Amino acid sequence: MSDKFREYKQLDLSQINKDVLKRWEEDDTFHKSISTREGNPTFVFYEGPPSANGMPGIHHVMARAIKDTFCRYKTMKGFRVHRKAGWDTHGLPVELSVEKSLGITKEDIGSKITVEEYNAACRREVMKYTKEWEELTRRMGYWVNMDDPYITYDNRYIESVWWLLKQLFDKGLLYKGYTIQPYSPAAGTGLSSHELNQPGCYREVKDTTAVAQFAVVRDEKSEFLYEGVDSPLYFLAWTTTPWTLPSNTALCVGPRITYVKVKSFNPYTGEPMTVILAKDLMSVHFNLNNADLSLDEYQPGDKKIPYQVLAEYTGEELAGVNYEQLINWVKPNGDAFRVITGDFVTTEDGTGIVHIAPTFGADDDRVAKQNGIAPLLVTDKEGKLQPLVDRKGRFYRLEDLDPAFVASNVNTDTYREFSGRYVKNEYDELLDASYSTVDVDIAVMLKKENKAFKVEKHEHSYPHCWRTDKPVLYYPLDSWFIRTTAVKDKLIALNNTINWKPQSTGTGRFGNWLENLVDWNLSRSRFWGTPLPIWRTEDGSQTKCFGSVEDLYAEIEKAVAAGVMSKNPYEGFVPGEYDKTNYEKIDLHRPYVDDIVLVADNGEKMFREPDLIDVWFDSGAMPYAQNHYPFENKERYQPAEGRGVFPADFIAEGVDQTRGWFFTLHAIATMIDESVAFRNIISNGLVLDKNGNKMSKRLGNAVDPFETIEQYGSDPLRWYMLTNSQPWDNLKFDVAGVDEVRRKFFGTLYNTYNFFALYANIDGFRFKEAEIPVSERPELDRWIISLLNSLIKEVGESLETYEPTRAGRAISEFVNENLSNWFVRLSRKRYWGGEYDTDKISAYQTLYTSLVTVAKLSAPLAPFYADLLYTDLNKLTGKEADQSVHLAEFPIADQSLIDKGLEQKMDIAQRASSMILGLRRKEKLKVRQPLAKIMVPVLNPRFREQFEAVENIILSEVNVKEVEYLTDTAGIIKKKIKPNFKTLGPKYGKIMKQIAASVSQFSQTDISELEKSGGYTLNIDDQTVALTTDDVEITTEDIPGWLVATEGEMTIALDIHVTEELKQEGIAREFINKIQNIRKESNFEVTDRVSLKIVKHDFYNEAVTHFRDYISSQTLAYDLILVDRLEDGLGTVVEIDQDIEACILVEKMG
RNA sequence: AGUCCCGUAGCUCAGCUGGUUAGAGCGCUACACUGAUAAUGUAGAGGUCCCCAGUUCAAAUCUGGGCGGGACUACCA
Repeated sequence: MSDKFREYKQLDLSQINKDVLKRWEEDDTFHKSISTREGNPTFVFYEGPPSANGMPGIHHVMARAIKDTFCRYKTMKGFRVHRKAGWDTHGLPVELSVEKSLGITKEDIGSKITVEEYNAACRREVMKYTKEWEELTRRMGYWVNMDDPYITYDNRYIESVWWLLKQLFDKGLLYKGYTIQPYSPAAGTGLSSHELNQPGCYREVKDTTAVAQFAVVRDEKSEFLYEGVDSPLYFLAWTTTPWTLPSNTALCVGPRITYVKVKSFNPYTGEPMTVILAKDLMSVHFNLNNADLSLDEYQPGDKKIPYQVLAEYTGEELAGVNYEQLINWVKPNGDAFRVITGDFVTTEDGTGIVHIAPTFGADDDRVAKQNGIAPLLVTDKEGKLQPLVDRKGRFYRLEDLDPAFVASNVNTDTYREFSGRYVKNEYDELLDASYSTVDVDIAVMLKKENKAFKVEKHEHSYPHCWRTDKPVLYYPLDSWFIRTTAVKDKLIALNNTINWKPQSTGTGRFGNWLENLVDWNLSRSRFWGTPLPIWRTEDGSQTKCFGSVEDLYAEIEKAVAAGVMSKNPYEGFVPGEYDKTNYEKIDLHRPYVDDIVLVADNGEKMFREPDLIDVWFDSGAMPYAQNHYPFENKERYQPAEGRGVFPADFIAEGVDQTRGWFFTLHAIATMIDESVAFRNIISNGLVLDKNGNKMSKRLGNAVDPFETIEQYGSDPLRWYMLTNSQPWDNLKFDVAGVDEVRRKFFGTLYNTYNFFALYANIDGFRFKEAEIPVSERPELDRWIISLLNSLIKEVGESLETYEPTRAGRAISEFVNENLSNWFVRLSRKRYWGGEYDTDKISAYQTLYTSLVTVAKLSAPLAPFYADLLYTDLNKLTGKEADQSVHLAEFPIADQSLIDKGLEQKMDIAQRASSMILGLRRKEKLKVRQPLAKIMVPVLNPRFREQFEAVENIILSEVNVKEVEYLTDTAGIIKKKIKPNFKTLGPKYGKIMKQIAASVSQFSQTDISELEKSGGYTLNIDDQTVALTTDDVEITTEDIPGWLVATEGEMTIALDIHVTEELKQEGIAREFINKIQNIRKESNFEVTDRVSLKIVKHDFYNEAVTHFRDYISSQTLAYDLILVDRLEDGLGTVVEIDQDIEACILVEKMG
């Protein structure tokens, strides 16, 4: 082993990435970071499973950088961190990519290819990019346990999911209902939204539309509407599908929309009437030119129809009013014919009042359910509830309905005429386009009954079935649901206990989603996914749900015994044995489960409900299913406090998961355990390209994470992502930013380390000396140690509250501004030359401690370089017990070392120095030229005290000999006064402006009077204003006759007169500088000793002679001679002053 | 369409509970420094704090309404 700190020629973070990775793998550091925490409290992290059927992108680095940062931090805080990797393997994207690669469509499944072959293809497809994912995980330094990842298609995983479904089933939370889905009566099948988005599906068609009149029921709820009304009162609602009007059960208004009540006449019958519609749509339904016509002079049949606006109402006010059923064919069971409110209502077209037929519109269905409005259903011969239109697209034939239902609910007189008619003529092969449609006939009927306000043809776009070319209906189709609405309050209450980052996603996006919760539609009519473990008899009277393979197995055996099945397809499986091999003997996917026919208690056959479940249930089940709970690992769910794996302490994913994984985790945990699934959550924003556009492969603006890591290493990438903007804001990703981080932060940190290594190696510093008590160290050391402890505190608090951006920025500022730019710069002389004394040792110890602490603080964010820095430092000193920074303990701030007063003083020093350097540059006075003095006005003793404490630092930094403090008494200070708005504002309010004006008029005498007496009285608008010294800020801005700089409250003047003595010293320093440069250009070692020969010149002879010892000591010269001339070709010519050149020969000793 | 996020210098972002010269880094221009050197410092130019209204003595900050960008969820009379 080398006995020196490693010195680097250049910083190659990409290579460091590789070297450190190799070391981690050789040392098995990741597993050690867990095993060394054995027995400690756990910190549970849930990995949202990615789908490996796509390549990972740069945004995955973002989410994973966040995850990794907190898992590493918690490890350093001593927790045993659980983080099991997983794969999401089911779902539509997988199916689509299989269909693409096999060149088939959904229709071909079961004909061209068997379900079995198809699912086998899915199984292969889904793990296609596993290698790439693992490689990214490795190279970006994401530590997650990949030894035994959970895989959602695994039979054991599915079994846990089944178990969860069974719990819900037993609690009555799983039920069969319907959702409104696009349905093609011609094809007899539902269409997915994907199918509906095929090109050409939406076509412009001309349909008969109607504005119908819904008569208000006059009762106490509607009485307020009747003020000034002397004719029948109606709500107007428009529809493009009059065939849905018989199924109307509600009217929907926008709560904030303004509605008007208008007195007029029905254009078809001429009957007087009063109607309600949205104010914004008045002009569509009434000719504004007719506004002045007299209502009294109207005769039925007149072309011009007069009208009169009687009143205005908001939608909110109309809610709750009842109306009469428009078409009385069928009576609904339940609450109906009421005005409700919905946010989706607009005033773009129609009347601003939406006709609601819950059985034929998705919005309708949802808003009806939320308001407790019943759908209009009929009972068929089998006793099943059905919409008024059957699956062929016809109004139900009377003979197909349950006679008892017909007797009680159906008005056969009016319905008979329409019974059995297709709602779209296209569905009836026998009809041509000329035949009148149901829409027209209903419209005509309404006109006759004085219920139609307007009937007209209207062109709009309407979806069509891609296979039959015929129009699609929105139609209720069977679906299994989870009754999440039943636990809504619990979901909300538990959500309020979760720490969301940012909070707004939790209260806003997620909170609002919970407030408007509808039941979770679990069904998917697909092939590759977790099958519903539910078997039913054909009539639906008997249902069985299975929560384990064991139960299903037993039931199969029963069926075999009953002769329903010939043999058990899961033969060979041993119920109750949970090892992998046993579970590999079976397959719980389709088509295998579909072949299982069971026998009900009454002897009837039971068939599996053909649906799969929503893949989001798969991933939301991972807290349980990742460990095959409750079949295995049961004890880890009922552990001593803080030792289990549920719930998670922390999760992090993109904000797009709010209604996805975040919800399903939360919902399942709430329903199963009445617990949150996660306690803290970061939902990060998107990664956009540098122009703020979404990244996509198609546009070619996607950034390849592998290339970026290869070029820069993952540390700068991670650091950039975490610190450039808050993770929950969108990140405009620009590689130039990554490069900047590399240069600014890692470059500076690396330089600081290299500086340390260079001198520590020269002086043989190994941190073998006893640590010098901080109180005995020089002020500069105590200052950086104070800041360091403040930093530890801030970084610790930031990470504790899940604020990685704050943490990273604080570290970066400390390293750049304080450690490198101030501490090291001012300390350079202490390391360079001189004795190996206490001051020097203190300088080394302080810098060493700062660096090793920075390594620990940065380790969660920048795991590679931090570990290299840590090990490089520790290798020689052995000060740290752990072989990797990731095994080390996170630093704890020592409050007693934080000295705010000292931090303030140093802040004065920094500001003063930069002001003086600014003045020098204005006067073109090189820093090498010493100057005599600065003058500082002091207005209070405290400031003087602070300034004096750092006086020497300032003087040496700016190369000035002394400070002169100017007090008031000298009479040469000019003061400025400014009111303190913060104290005066609340006291005097309105006259504040006038106070400010008077104060700014103060003369020097006024100011000193105020200062002397501590108060001053003003009279403004007869009001007495008593100013105290706290109410004003007094500063100086000018010292007449001097070169002055002012910043905030500090003013400094610089004496720019250069005496002969100062001039000579300046020349000496100029020589030192030039000689050092020559040494460096000659590639001498820092420690080489030299001899110097300088060719005489009258300009500097005296200065060189006078400062010979000084020059020699600084340049390590044992000899300095002024010579008349040097041999030709020897020596270097440098410029010492304007037009003054010197020839210098620097020779290395023997 | 709804919900949520964002809008401050050419670019990326700070600016907490309102307080009077709105900051930093990058970039640009000029200059300086120099045994940390593919580093560093100083200065300069660069702002209708998206717009409008309100509250207030005082608004980048609080309220309301727009506009623009983005995400999710919906697809509708």
